[in-house]
Amino acid sequence: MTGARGYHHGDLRRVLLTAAVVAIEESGPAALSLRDLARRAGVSHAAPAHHFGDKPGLLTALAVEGFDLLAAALQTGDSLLEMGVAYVDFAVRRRAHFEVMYRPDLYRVDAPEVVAARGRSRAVLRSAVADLPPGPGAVGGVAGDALAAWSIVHGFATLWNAGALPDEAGDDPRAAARVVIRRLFGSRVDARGRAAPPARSPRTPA
Amino acid sequence: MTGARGYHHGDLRRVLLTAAVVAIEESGPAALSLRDLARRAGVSHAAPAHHFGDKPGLLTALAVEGFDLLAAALQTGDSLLEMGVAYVDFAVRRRAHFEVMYRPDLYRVDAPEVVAARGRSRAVLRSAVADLPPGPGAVGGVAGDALAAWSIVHGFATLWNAGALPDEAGDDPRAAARVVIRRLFGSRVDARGRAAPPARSPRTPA
DNA sequence: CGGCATATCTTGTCAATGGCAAGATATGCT
DNA sequence: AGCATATCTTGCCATTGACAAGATATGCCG
Repeated sequence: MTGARGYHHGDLRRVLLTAAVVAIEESGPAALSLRDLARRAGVSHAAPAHHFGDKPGLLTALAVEGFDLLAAALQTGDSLLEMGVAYVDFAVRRRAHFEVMYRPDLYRVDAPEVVAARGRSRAVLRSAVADLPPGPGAVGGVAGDALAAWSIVHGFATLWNAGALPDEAGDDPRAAARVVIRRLFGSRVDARGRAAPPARSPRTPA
Repeated sequence: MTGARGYHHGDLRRVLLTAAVVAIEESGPAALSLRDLARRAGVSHAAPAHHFGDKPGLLTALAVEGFDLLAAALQTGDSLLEMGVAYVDFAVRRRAHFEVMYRPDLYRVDAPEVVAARGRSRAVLRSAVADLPPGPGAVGGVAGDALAAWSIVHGFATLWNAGALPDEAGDDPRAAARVVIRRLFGSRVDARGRAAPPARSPRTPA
């Protein structure tokens, strides 16, 4: 672990991953080139292969990191509303990770590390929705609430990142997300659900 | 316009576009290869370039077609609920088009034909939302309603296509979408808005 | 300290791709 | 008939992903 640039780079794996984030933010995941990453890191064109095997391998590592970062980001919001805002905020600020995570044709979605990390982030969302006081039109129960919440927040984030939203949406994704989420859940969503009701939530997220 | 396979193919442009749809459905838009399309169409590897210039050019044409198909599909539903279901249905059945449409790094989003076609599909959604009876928690007015509706429907469709939804979502995207949409708008959404109120909607989409 | 197994990185190579240029062939217009 | 143009082909080059073989550093064990 020298960190210097001898024959052994020191922390090439990490350097390549952050270089990938930069490159994806510049030109999207489709245009990602392993050789370009190697150039940015100052190593030979075949060095990345040792750490990640191939391109899907690198993006798999990036997706795993993304799901873990997402789980951590979601933990910070204590109400479902704030958790939704955190989801959108994650998608916008860690755009490269987010774009890869939901593009199954780019990496190995079934890799065990991916399944585990995705499960972790999903558990966080689930526990927050489970603590939500039941609303009037609760057709599908908790699963329906979770699906609706996830959908609206994911859709908003995706459309925002794609630049598909008209100008009226403003330039603050967090504020705009807040309005949209409140429209789904009304004021139910402001309750600090995850702490207030003593019973109802059997799963504490690890 | 012979349709036969002489030197002139007859309808190569259309053949290439549908071949692209097939290829994208098989392996995703990232793996799309112009040369592979040419092979499928039985022409030389440089033939596609004449019709579309380059790869982004081909995907631009596909996106335009997609936005027009989407606008047409949305017209069929007469309530906002059914329009949302139609959106999801479009995303699932015309998956290749849909995946390209919201991937700005793959094609020329600012091409005038794209802007026009996207505007057409957006107008259809807008007119339906405008006719919706105002609900209780209407914070942002019509624009907020439209944003929320579009977000939830787009997010659901995207997650469905990405295979990100857990099994509880079932195997019928239309039914699951219906549940989710109703959770956003309640019973307001069942009103046959676009026909009932005589005023309010000045734009008849072409 | 010496020596070997291993991890890490490099160099060299190959097939496939996107894109360009130049040429061949069909079509339409007058 | 004859020319302009649209359509398609062949040939070429730089870049890329992937693999193989070799070079160099690191750790381990005596």
